[in-house]
Amino acid sequence: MTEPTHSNELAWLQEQLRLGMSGGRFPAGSWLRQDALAEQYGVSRFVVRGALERLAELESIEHVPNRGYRVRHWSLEERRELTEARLVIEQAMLPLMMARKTPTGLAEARRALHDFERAAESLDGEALAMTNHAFHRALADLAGNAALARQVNWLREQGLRGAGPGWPKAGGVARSLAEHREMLAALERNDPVALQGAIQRHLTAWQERMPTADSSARPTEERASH
Amino acid sequence: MTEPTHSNELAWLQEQLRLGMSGGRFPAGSWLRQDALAEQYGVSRFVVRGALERLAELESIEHVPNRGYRVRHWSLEERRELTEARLVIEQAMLPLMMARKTPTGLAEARRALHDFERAAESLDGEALAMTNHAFHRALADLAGNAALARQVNWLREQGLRGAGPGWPKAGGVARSLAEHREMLAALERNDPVALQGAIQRHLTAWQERMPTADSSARPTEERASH
DNA sequence: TCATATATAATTGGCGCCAATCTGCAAGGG
DNA sequence: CCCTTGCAGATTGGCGCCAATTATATATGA
Repeated sequence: MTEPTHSNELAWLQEQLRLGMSGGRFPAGSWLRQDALAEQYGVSRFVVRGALERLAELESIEHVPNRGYRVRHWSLEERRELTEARLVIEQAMLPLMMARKTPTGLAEARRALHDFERAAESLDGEALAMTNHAFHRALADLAGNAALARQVNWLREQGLRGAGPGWPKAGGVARSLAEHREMLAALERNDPVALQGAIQRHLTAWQERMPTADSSARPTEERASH
Repeated sequence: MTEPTHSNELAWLQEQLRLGMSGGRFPAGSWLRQDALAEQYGVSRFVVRGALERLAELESIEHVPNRGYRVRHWSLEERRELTEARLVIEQAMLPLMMARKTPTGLAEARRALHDFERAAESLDGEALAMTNHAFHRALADLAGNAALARQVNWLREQGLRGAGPGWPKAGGVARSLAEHREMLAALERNDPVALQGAIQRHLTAWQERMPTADSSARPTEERASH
């Protein structure tokens, strides 16, 4: 499982777990057992505990006192709030993006878009999650404010994680790809209105097939299994 | 030093350290030695490490591999970014606050304001920091979005921590108090414009006596001491 | 057959220990 | 007198161990 090799094992493992959760390897509600992770990733249980502690601080996972750590489950209401928060912040930082965007920054975004296109063909959950985040991160960086970028990045990661078992939701990827192209094009031709619309549609896409039925959520419910 | 008594020692210690940093007991750049903290707060070094790890994830402190953890130092540029981020987000969530504010929520804010008034007389750094944060937290809760509140709370805590050695900056407290009253009043009489102005002034107050000279920053510079 | 009580296994929680690393100081050489 | 080198003290890093707690399986009785 790709040995650590990095100097900082803790940060490396944390990133692996993050990817694993985004990619569907660790579904919401599943327990993260320390021994298993230690052996699986070739690190000591001490390192595992540190990484879990840090992820718990970010509320990606929750800590149940004598049970362990498990991937946090986001309710419908919480996901609505995350989406709303992203909408509020991203719309508000839109003027900053328009005013401060640089050629090199746009080039980064284009490159990230290409990476996402390539990952879209493979339909690999982790690759999709990673390149998708990279694209949005590149976009957020255009506003030239690291603090703002950090906030919006966190919101996106939490929100997407709760969006379902994994990415490859049929035509969802194709749609996302189209919207990404739309956003980048709007940025390049200096069209704030189009960008605003594209962001709005991109963020609220998941809600369309929601209120009708909860068909997208798989029936697994490992809580209260007694 | 007020024994733990809580069931979760780690969370308790983390809050203590947070308060200590906000209140000036642990200035920016100072090292947080593990066994010193363990003895001082009556917990094991294991708990201390966990708390430090979590604070490091929040970027309140930084971890230097074989040196330890130290209170993070915020540069002028980073503080500018934090302030800008707060401005962007708080202005953007202003409509939400106006639309969703409830009588009970406003009552909470009033109560928090009273607590801050009381702390303002004592000039105790930690009490000031705590009640100030409580007031702003109550305000942020009026928007009815926990995710947004979380983001803005984090930005405020980081920004204030870098604002200087401590709170009691002469008339700064009196001015803050007046601005708090102004914000609450604007909210109660449904005046978005006044609220926007009050927030703007409140957040940018520290910059006024900045560009002239760096007199507010004490001359301590423990970095690059070789 | 079902509910309850008991024993067993699995997992986490916490702590002490020792090695690795860094800092500061002192001794030696130019 | 100053720079370099080596040494001692202090601090962190990592790990194994064992107790505490919980879940699972088994046995017992109505």
